[in-house]
Amino acid sequence: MTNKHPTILDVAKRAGVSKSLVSLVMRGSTRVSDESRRKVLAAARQLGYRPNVAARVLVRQRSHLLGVMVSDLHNPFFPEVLDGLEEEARDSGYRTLMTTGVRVVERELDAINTLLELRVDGLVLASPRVPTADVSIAAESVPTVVLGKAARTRLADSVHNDDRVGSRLVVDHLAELGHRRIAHISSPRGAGGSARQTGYVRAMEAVGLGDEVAITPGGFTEEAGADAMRRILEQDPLPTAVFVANDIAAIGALEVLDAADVRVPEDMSIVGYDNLALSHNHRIGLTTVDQPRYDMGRVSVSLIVERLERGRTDARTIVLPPKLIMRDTTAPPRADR
Amino acid sequence: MTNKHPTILDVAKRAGVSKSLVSLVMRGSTRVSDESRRKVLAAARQLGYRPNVAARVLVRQRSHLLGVMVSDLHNPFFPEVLDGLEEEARDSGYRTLMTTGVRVVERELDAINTLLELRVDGLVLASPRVPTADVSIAAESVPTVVLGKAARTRLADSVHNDDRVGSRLVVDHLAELGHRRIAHISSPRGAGGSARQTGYVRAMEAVGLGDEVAITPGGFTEEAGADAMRRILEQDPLPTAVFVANDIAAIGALEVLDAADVRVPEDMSIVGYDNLALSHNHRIGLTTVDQPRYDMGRVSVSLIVERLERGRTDARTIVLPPKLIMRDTTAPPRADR
DNA sequence: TGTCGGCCGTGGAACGTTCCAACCGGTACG
DNA sequence: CGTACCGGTTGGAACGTTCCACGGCCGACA
Repeated sequence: MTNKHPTILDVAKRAGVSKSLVSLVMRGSTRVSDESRRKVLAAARQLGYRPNVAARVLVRQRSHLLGVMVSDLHNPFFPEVLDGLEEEARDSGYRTLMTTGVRVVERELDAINTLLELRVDGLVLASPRVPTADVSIAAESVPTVVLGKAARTRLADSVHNDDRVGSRLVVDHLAELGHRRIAHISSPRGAGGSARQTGYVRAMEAVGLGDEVAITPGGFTEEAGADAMRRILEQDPLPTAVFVANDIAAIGALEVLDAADVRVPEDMSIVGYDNLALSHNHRIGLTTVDQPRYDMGRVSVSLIVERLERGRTDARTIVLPPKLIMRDTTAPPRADR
Repeated sequence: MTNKHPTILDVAKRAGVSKSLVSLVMRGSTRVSDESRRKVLAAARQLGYRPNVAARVLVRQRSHLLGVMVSDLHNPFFPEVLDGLEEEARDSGYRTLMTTGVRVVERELDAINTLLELRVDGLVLASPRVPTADVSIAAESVPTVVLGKAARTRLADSVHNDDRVGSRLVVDHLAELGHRRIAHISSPRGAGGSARQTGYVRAMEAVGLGDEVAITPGGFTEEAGADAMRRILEQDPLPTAVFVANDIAAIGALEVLDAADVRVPEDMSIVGYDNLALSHNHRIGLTTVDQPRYDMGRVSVSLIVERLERGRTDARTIVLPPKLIMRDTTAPPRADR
């Protein structure tokens, strides 16, 4: 219907007061007589008045808006992160605005720019694929947090889980079950992939299995996981356990094993990373590593608020601990292996 | 770092021209000499100038921003819808801004308000849980589309799939396989739930199975689906096929069947609704009904653009056709049943 | 009675754009 | 030779807020 929006002046005229008084009432000031407040509120309601944020942002130089750019909404990793962001923002008196890059660098840049042009007070980049240089540019004009991976610039803060520790949890778990031939399907590219690989190698050495290290390059997709598993199946002897770089790839690997009649976990144990909703389905029951997604969201906002309201200027990196989730795809190796 | 943002005046001074000329250049006007354009662009780049959308929105009375309120980011139904929205908005020269209601009515209201106060040019409400009255209020100030369910107001447009037809596809498929005792786990509340139920009843009658109609009330959650299936298992004779109101609930039902050693599809066929990514996993392979999510997104934006740019004022409802996806949870009933 | 505060309320300036009317110098045309 | 027009450029007004300095009124106090 797009009627002309009523302004503070329309409300003022109707209530028979000045625009300044209306402004005071709208912002909930206490130094207004009850009588005036009543009149103003009534007039505003009758007219369907809604404050114009654009005008407000222009004059105060703060928007109290936080921008969140999410690289890929399809990844079930993000919703819970967003819950945390939302909650903490609310608690701190900010509102949240999201844009998405639909997995394309150029779009991500657009999405970030939209937010910046709106003059958000802070920016969260959730697993951005844009070059570090662009992150720096954004961080120069507004407090910025890179979430899900390390920001490789001293201008932005970062929040991510400790992939090395995550890998270590996995290897320890498998070694404790009695596995020795523990292979790894890696994802050299992709957020956290290389850290998980290094973590795997270190952990293997730490439990005295340095000689058993076996890395098959894969990726973060179902197809990549499946391909890698096919290559592993050509080996002899087979590993008794495989740690896959993330859950999606692990699902692909499971599919190959099913087709090849390799039983999980009897013949081979499988572990993923990320603890997607998919993974807890009883028909899958994937043992995996959980990242504290909700907390990652909350912490990101609190970092921004710290800069905004307590004037911090040095960059901080928050690394949160992952957690092993044991389910049905891991068990001791068979006695004859 | 939050440095003071440079303005159009800073750029003008640096380039030695007037602010008006800078504005012209920034908006890509052709009636500017190459020389001036060069100078202005250089100055803007050096200063890191970024236009202030708030100021722009204030003077033009259009933002070229479309607001999208998503009730629940956790529902894997939405990402693809958002892809469609994003794409069509881009093609039509708009940018997209999202907020979320984290499944709480009051938050949804906040989310909608945030968008409205920013003066978005149009609004998409994706499966909103807010009362119709609030939808109307929003629709009064800006073109509004309700996506995923019928808007029960003549002020807003709506876009959803044809749940009756979807149910009919399911029943026809099962009847063709030879099933007669086809039960339904419904979701009386929840978007589309009651339409699916009516569709089921009509379709059963249409194929001459009116006497076999059997409805067990459930819901749109895993738990609700599981509960309903437990109640069905107490019946004698058992139905040979069950049509569950959505995929999530169907997954819950499958879990109960697995635990009860009822084999799917040999002993019982199961069909869901929504075609979630979860459902195509090979270990689940759920037969289901697909909604054209991407198109639902695109169409929603085009409805808004129609009102904005071609001045349409009468409300429209677009109903898109669903599609049956056959997978592994349906088969002919066993001969002895 | 005069002065001082305190309480309410007010008008004007400012925020960073866009848009409009107008200007300027040069060229084409009658 | 005067006028009209054109490409390029300009300053000022306007958009809807917030903020600031100030004004009017009343009661208290000296």
